[in-house]
Amino acid sequence: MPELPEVETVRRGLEPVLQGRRIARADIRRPDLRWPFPENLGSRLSGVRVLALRRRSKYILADLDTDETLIVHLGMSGRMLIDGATTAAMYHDRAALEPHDHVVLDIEGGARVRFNDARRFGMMDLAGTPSAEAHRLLAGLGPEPLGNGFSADHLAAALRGRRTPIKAALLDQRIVAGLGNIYVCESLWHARIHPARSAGRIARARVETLVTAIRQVLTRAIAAGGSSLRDYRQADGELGYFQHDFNVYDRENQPCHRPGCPGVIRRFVQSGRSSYSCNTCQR
DNA sequence: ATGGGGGCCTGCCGGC
DNA sequence: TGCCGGCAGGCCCCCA
Repeated sequence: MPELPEVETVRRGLEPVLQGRRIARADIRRPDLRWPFPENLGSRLSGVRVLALRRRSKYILADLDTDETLIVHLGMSGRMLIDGATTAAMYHDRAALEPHDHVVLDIEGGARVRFNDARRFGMMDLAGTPSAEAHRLLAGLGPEPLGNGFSADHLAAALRGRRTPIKAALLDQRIVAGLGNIYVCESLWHARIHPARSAGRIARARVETLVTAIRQVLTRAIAAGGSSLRDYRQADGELGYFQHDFNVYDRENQPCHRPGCPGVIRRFVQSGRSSYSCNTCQR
């Protein structure tokens, strides 16, 4: 479910709860999510201090004082729920466990973090901290779209000669890491590029526009998520879910938002997934 | 090598 | 009201 902005929002929301704090007890309530949990996950997390929370693409990385890093992916439906006091302002009552609460972390000082994932497409694994980014799931990832490694030069080189639709190329995490269906659709609309256009047939100037669009779309979404964190207690402690303001996603048959464009947003299927675009202003 | 499709799960929503 | 099909923001893996 969550793409890079949602994962970053979750990371920021977890930071005040976890960073520098000790996990008093970890309750692992089933043997697996998408894959089996690592051996003895509960005991390897219990009594352990969290040194830092990082993000790589859609993965959250929690560096532990055991020289291990907890790698978490939220999959499609994964959520982090926070209960209990960390600061007075963040206090609300500790909720009872709910269905699909698969991992429960009781934090020293009284907070509780629950990993809830109905569809169980999420994952958790442990890796040695120095080699965490060499984990098989992270090793092949392309550059962070908001980092220096993502540039028009990089994207143009990655797209060169590719006949696949640009939509599929941007979903390919080896080309750029962290985009999902929504933000790809939104970025292509901003750049006025049609999702079905062949990746290798986008002029250099338009690739530059696309890079800028991707950065802006993600940056704005993170800002929107950040603003939702300030009052997340109203959202029952659920992190990373906020009101989005999409221009094309889930707007089938609604008018294009581009000023002066008479077009209507259409939905069509590409490699089994919904694409949304304005066929008037996106080419 | 590259691209497309299946599969993993559960929940929800719209239509009949 | 109830049932059923379709759909969901991810990603690995297999096959052509």
